[in-house]
Amino acid sequence: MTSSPEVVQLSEVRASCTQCAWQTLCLPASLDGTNLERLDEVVRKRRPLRRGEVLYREGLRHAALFVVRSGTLKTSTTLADGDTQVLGFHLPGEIVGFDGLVDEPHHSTAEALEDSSVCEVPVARLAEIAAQIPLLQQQVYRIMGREFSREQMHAVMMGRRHAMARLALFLHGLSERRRACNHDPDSLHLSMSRQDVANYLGLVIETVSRLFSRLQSLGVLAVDRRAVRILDHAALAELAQGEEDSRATA
Amino acid sequence: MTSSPEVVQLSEVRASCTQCAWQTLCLPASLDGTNLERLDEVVRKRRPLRRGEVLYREGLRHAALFVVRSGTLKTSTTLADGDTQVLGFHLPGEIVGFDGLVDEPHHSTAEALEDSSVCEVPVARLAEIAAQIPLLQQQVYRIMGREFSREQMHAVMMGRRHAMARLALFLHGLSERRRACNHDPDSLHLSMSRQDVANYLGLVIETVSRLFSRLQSLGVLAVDRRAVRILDHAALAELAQGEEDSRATA
DNA sequence: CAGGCTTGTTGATCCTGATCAATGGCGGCC
DNA sequence: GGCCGCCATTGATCAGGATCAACAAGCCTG
Repeated sequence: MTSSPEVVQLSEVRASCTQCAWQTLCLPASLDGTNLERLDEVVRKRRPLRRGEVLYREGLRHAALFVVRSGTLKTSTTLADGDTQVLGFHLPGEIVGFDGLVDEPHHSTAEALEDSSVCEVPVARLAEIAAQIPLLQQQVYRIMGREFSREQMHAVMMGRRHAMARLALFLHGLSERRRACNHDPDSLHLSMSRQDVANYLGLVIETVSRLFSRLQSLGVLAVDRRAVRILDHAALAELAQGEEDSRATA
Repeated sequence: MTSSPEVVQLSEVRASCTQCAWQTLCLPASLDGTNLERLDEVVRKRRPLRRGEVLYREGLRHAALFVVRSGTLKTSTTLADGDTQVLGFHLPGEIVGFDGLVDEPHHSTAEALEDSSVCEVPVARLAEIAAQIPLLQQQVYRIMGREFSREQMHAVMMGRRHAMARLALFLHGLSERRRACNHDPDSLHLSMSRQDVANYLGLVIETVSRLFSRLQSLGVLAVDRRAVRILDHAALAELAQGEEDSRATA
């Protein structure tokens, strides 16, 4: 639509960064037309994934970032004792692959929880053009810094929050992420099992189940299997804060 | 000692990347002489910090990375409820400042726990020369990826490990970091208070105190205030694993 | 040196969430 | 359609760590 009409055509349109719905969240943010096209060249587009399919696997080298375009991904790792630990869930517009940057093997496995599609951005080629486009370089740093901070906050949540606050925060976060995608923030379809949710939150499946029941009886949620409707955002947000009285310890 | 003897002189020697003890851990890893000197130019050297002095503060913009050269830093953030949360402790050779990259304000505050010194690396200038030195660019990505994974693992630890495993892992980690600096890995001098340790581990000070006592009575540690001697590394490592019998859940 | 203050240790009790156990609901397969 | 197996829910009990409380040991100040 800007300078090169020949690449903006047909279904290819949906595969181009210049037309992508996640532009503002993703790498292209703050790039102008010409630079966007240069980024576009290095992005391998529209890789479709079936439910259960693995995008990259722990221990393997695959220096690329992946932008989720549709669906949901789950990242997980294997702990020393052999248990699996869920590290995160990744919705459209979000980026995975920050471990495994450059040479080092991935510490995590990324798997599709439902039929999904991703854009693949090989790190080597990204680095090449980022070296030529300072704004892109900045954006890469910014995104990495943001993800780093997000993980820090997740660690804090895991260490200090009670079970209810963790689940409330999780649901609230999902809702906000849906809002960011211009979807209805009140209705969530959890593409992950209760087991995955529990594992992610450092809880046990029974606890998660009880919490869902409690939230329903409190009138905060309407729960039907994996379909969740948020009835009272304010209450959910309050529960997410820990809602214990304000005798802060400093 | 390599190519330019004129910059390798006097006290300046100790301030140069080419001579720095942390070279292999830090940004310069894998750079050769000429490129090292170019990096050297952008690094503001040897900023001394008094105990309690703040390096950067939450909410302020200051796009720079800092390499700890001596001493110990503590990073922390303020939670929604006003409480302070310790995010990490940073020993010589380690890097802080990954939040607050580029424009965005810092999410955390970095403070010296004892008299320390750091090298400051302005991100804008780092980006400039990284754009010209692919190996440096790679190293920046590698370090960021490593820090990201480290935070992920910390989050997992906070969510799944019992109090004893957390403390054992913390002490074991400190020991390993001392080993990496060619210091005695058996003798630790904790420059942080019990309160800081407890806060960092998502525990309460009484619990940490009890755990220290228990470790001492088990013959794993000899504790005298903040001086800790590790007597049984194997036992500490086992406690860090959770040492609950191996009925893994998968 | 005394006194107060901060930091750390130890004890008693309570509560959250894990564990153990049983049941319900739904989908796939023969 | 009936059976089996997985996923989720619910109940009963237990234990790890928080909370409340008292006390000891340094450290700074006057």
